[in-house]
This record gives sequence, C-alpha cells and structure tokens, in this order.
Amino acid sequence: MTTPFIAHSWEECPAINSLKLLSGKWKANIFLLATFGPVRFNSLLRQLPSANKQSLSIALKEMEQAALLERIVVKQKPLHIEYHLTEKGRSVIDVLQNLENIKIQHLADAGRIA
Amino acid sequence: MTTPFIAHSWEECPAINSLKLLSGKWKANIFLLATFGPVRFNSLLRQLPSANKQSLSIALKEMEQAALLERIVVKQKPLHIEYHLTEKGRSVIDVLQNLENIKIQHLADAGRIA
DNA sequence: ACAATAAGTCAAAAAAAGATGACTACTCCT
DNA sequence: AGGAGTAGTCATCTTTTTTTGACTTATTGT
Repeated sequence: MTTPFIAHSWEECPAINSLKLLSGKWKANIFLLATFGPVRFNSLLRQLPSANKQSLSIALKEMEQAALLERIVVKQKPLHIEYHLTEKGRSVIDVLQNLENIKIQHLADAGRIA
Repeated sequence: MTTPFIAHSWEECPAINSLKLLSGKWKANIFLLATFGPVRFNSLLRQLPSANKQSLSIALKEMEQAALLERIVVKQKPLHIEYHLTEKGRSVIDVLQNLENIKIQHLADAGRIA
C-alpha cells in the first residue's frame, strides 16, 4: 500500500500544509531566479519590478525557515547577503517542474483530440 | 538541455500559472476525498464541515475547467451530480504527494542532524 | 562629513479570497 | 399541494494577502 495522500474521513489533509512551501505571489519567481545562482534582496527587487520589499522580505524569510533557501552573509568588499537554494529547495523546484509538465502534456492531449 | 522551469530574465514564470491548479483553501481536500471515489456537492459540504457552498462551488468549477475533475449528471432515482477525477487530476495528486514526501524526507534529515 | 548602496522594518491602505445567509430550480415522496 | 433532498447562485460582510511609502541601520566611496 502506498503512502496515504492524507488521513481519510477528516478535514485538513497534510497536503494543505505542504502547499505552504509554495504559497504566496512571489515564491515561484524567487525559485526561478535562484536556479541561476544565489539571489540578493535588492537584486530581486530590480529583477521583479512589480514586487515590493515587504512581500519579498516575507517570502524570503518563510523560504529560509522552511529550509528552501539558506541565508548567507558574505563578508567582502561591499558586504552583502546571499540566499542560496538548498537541496530541499531544488526538490521543490522539481515538483514545480512536474506540475508544469502535466499542464503541457495535457494541453497536447487536448490538442490531439480537437 | 532540460525543459526550462521558466523563461529567464523575466517576471511571472509559467510555474505561477501551474500553481493555480492547486490554489485556494479547498482543492487539496477535494482531491483527497475524490481519491476514494466520485464526490458530490452536498456530500462534500457534509464531509468538510468548515467549508461553505460558495467556495466549494468555485473550487469545483475551477477544477472542472482545468480538466482535473469531470462533472457527470447521473440520471437515476434521486438524480445527482458526480465529480470524477480525471487522469490529469490523478497526476496532479501525485505531484502533491511528492511535495508531501519532500517535507517528510527533510524532516527526517533534520532529525538525523540534531 | 556627506551621499550612496545594501538590507531591511513598520503602519496603514487597497485588493483579493473566503464566509454567511437568503434565495432559486428541479425532482421525489406522500 | 406540501415537505424534503440535491445542486447550486447572489449580494454582502469579514478576513487574509499584498501593496505603498516613509523610516532605520550599517558600510563604502569621495
């Protein structure tokens, strides 16, 4: 028997909790940019023109607490802070990619039928 | 080269769109209950005591439009409507299960370190 | 000393999502 | 004809999320 997706006959399945890893308007974008290398606060702000400090700050903090990103203080010339993807973060991105693939796959299927 | 998770150097990655398949407070629960067989509107309301008609109605409609559920009118004695999981719906549930597994896996890792 | 950049915080306003309760339409049973 | 069950819709209110803009702290460059 496979791992149960949730405990049955009962409200509030574990998946709801897992989804918090991806919740909010900016996490997917932060993941995206982080796949190209460590990201920084002000740099994110510039790369996501319609995002705001507050929301990014909260998203980064949540992702750090969920161990998806690691916050690293780089003691160097200008002294800055980098957020690095963790292994767990990479796994979550894979999940995101799978979701994306399902969408694409089933678009193709629909096309074949029509 | 692997399928790019998003188009780079640019805001609003495709993943954000895919996440809409899972967005909202009740979809994960609907998925859950649907794995045990077709679900019905009033039955869901009873099984999810803190959910409300409006939200369930919207969630079901979105899931139907995304082809995750199929709405079937059962012409029989009491005449009712069933929502059946589609293949695509099952794939999305697998993704949810993967996310859940990542969480569990990394909880275990953290435990091993501590 | 002054201006600039990095990395934020905070309170308040606006927008989006969710909840409530009343109401509709159809069928079945008596 | 009246009552109950199924499957909803609709307008409104409340709660949660996001945005805005002003302010903070520390370091570097001139």
